[in-house]
Amino acid sequence: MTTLIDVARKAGVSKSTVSNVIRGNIPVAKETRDRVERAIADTRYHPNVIARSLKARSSMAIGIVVPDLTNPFYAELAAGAERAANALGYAALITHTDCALPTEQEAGHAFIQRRVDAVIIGGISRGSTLPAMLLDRDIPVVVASFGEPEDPRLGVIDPDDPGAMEAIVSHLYELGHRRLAFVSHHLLEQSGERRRLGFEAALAQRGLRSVKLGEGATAVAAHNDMLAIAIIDRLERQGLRVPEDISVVGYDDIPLASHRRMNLTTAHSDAVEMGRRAVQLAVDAAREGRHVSHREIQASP
Amino acid sequence: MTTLIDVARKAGVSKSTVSNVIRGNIPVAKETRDRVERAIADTRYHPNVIARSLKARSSMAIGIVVPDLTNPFYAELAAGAERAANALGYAALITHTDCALPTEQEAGHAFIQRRVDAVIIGGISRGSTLPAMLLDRDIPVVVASFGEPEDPRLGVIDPDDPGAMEAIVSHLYELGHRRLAFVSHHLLEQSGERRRLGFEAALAQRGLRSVKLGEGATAVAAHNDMLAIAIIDRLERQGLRVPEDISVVGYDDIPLASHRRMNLTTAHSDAVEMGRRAVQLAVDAAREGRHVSHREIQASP
DNA sequence: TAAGGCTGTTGGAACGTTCCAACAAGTAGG
DNA sequence: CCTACTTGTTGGAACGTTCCAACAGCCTTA
Repeated sequence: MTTLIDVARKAGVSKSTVSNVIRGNIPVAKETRDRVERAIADTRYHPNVIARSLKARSSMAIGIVVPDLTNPFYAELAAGAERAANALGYAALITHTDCALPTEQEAGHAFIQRRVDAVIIGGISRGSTLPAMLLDRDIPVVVASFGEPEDPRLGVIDPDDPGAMEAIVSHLYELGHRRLAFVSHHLLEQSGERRRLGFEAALAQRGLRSVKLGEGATAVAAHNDMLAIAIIDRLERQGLRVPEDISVVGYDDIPLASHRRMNLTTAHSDAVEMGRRAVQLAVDAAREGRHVSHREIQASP
Repeated sequence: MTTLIDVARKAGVSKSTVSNVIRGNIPVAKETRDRVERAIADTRYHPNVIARSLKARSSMAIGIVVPDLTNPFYAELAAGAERAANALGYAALITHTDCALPTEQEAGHAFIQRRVDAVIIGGISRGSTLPAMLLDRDIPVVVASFGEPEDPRLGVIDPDDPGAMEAIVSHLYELGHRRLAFVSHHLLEQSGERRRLGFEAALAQRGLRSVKLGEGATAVAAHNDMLAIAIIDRLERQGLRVPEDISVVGYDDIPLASHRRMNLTTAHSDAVEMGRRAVQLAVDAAREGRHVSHREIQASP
């Protein structure tokens, strides 16, 4: 692979001059510049980002952690974040963890060793040490869907869970449902509890309390769309009709929710936009050498 | 961030000794080793992979390109590849391209500049220059689902498209269908054509020819499951009943295909395993400093 | 003409590792 | 006692950049 020095030799100038041409912030005589540019094209030179990173002490990479890439919500979040990162010149190191603590820690170590400039967390297990280990090394972190951050250094992009849950409960209530259940993810994500709390608060406002799925619930609110879809499958296999016998509503508004065969009632949250926004906050913080320390609610209309 | 030299100073040894302790291939006296290890723990030292990469001329990173992260097939492929890469100590730089040529080229440039050790391509646009630009720089490339490679340096992991298409046509034929259509992705992927050819070959064997969707087809084979699901949605919105009026079959066997509301007939292909296997081939080649030059068929049982 | 100001260009140090050649200190064999 | 060998340890060069201080010309201007 050709280096800056190869180009310099070919163009008959010093390596500094080639560097100046490439970076463009120090003026170079037109004639010299042309010669260097020709040499760059001839040798198909591409700057070595690794060497640049070492010198600049910035990897120009950000880490992205999601529990599960095959869940459309997280896939969209990752896609939005990845696209935004690339647009800003950052590479995206994407990892999925299945919400397993050891995997989360390995991901954290990998990020630290690779000196990523920032990390976006789409979801982690309850009690994960991942945010702390990154923050303690002064790596800015933004989490999506996390609730009140226990660490003020954390950046947070939250969907409006209480508002969404209120809307969902209101919708079901008006359809006449009085026995409502909430089902969360079996992997204990941090965000599960928050949605449940919003759900129960909305019920309480109507003088109701949540029931278990098996205890004659006439409607189920699921933690997210994928879970709702899985619940529909299970209920129907048990011989129940959805929504005639029991209603199921989701959360996330993944594209599949509007499919005619699913026709799932759901609360909207724009995962792509959340990913994009998370990267923007994280990169801004990284450039200014500070933590994000900022919380933002994504409205769910 | 602490460096090797900080650790050395703290432990009262030279940087070489610390390096020897970390790498473990040069013997270090037990007592010295303990002292160094304590210093490493005390300073929370994590080796700088960027510096290591520069010296070793290996980024320990692989690039992964897929058209669309929100398509479960590609999400699984990427997830399988990412998991395998991490297990081998490689970071995964994941990019989605929407099969847009400029995006593909940008991804290629990013990979070259970051000196990735290998690239896995899940799908690219027809006539893409991406494989060539990587191969010409001696970066090993494995493509999934590509057909006969026009470049012998390419590694290929193919699902058994002809076999799968034969099975699909056979299934539909036995159900009595005689007017069959094939619908491919609107983004012209390389693999689209191959599935269509397999489909038409299987038809020809039965003395049939493919018809268009609008020309009274009684069954449609889609290029993949997500497309099949979208087609079902469209047909049903047009007032047709699936499968009573028209049958739709998919390809990929994504988890959703077995959902009771979809109950999609599909040909199985194990995307996770394809991703895993692709990484294994690519990393082997990278370590031996050669191209993959190997084609492998993933049976679809 | 000497001093000063521009405009381009350059060598060298630094970033944080790895690895080789060299060396120090001790042990064993003659 | 000298040589040879073993075991640990070490300084320094290299990887490919960036960036600073220095410098070489050349043009003004007093």
